Amino acid sequence: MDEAPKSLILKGWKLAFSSDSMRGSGASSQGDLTSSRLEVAERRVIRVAVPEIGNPELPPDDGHTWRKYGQKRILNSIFPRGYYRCTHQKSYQCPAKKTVQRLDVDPSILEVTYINHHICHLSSTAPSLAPPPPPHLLPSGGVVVNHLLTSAASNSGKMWLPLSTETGEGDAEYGVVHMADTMFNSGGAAGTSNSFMDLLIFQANAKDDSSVIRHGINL
DNA sequence: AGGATTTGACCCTC
DNA sequence: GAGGGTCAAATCCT
Repeated sequence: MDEAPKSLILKGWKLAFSSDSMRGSGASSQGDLTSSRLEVAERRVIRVAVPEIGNPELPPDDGHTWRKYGQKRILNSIFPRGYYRCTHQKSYQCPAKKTVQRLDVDPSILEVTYINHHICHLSSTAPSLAPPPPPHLLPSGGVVVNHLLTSAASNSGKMWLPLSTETGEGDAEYGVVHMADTMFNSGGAAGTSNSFMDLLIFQANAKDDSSVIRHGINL
């Protein structure tokens, strides 16, 4: 980690990628998930600032639909970890999973761990399509996108939606982590080697923005 | 009625 | 034995 994490700045969110496993969270001792259940799990960690609006426990929309299959309290962690798998796991054998957990050291941040890639959107019959991110969203040192995300308050609609579409641009349809996930799934097509990327997503409109940024650097 | 979520139990690895 | 991950029945919601 001899270089600062690549970062994106979306209006309302900052992103930084990480390929590290289980850093900064309570999970550590058995965190490398090499169990037979997870097989050759490829893991990527994303940290997301919890929304000020809506349910802070809800993970951001990443362009895919997830089904929660478990939740568990983790040792040394105040907050439980939620376990999600792709809705299309059955239909398309999609191996993608993710876990969502709030950091006990900073409850304002959710740590989302993606496990395996989606294959459902690779299928021509798959209903969930993940289009590539717009070129100007690529991590070229920091970009600004004109939209915010907020969590739908609906009990069932656990999806983060663009809040501000003031420009009416097409990319307002992109969820922040949707973009991140797309970049992950594109295998570094984002223009940067995905080996040492760090993704942090922070809510830039938080009043304590500077401290949020500091978190992004230090974590 | 069908699908998603919740939650406790079970399984596996260390 | 401890801890994390998954299963599956019950429940809730649309």
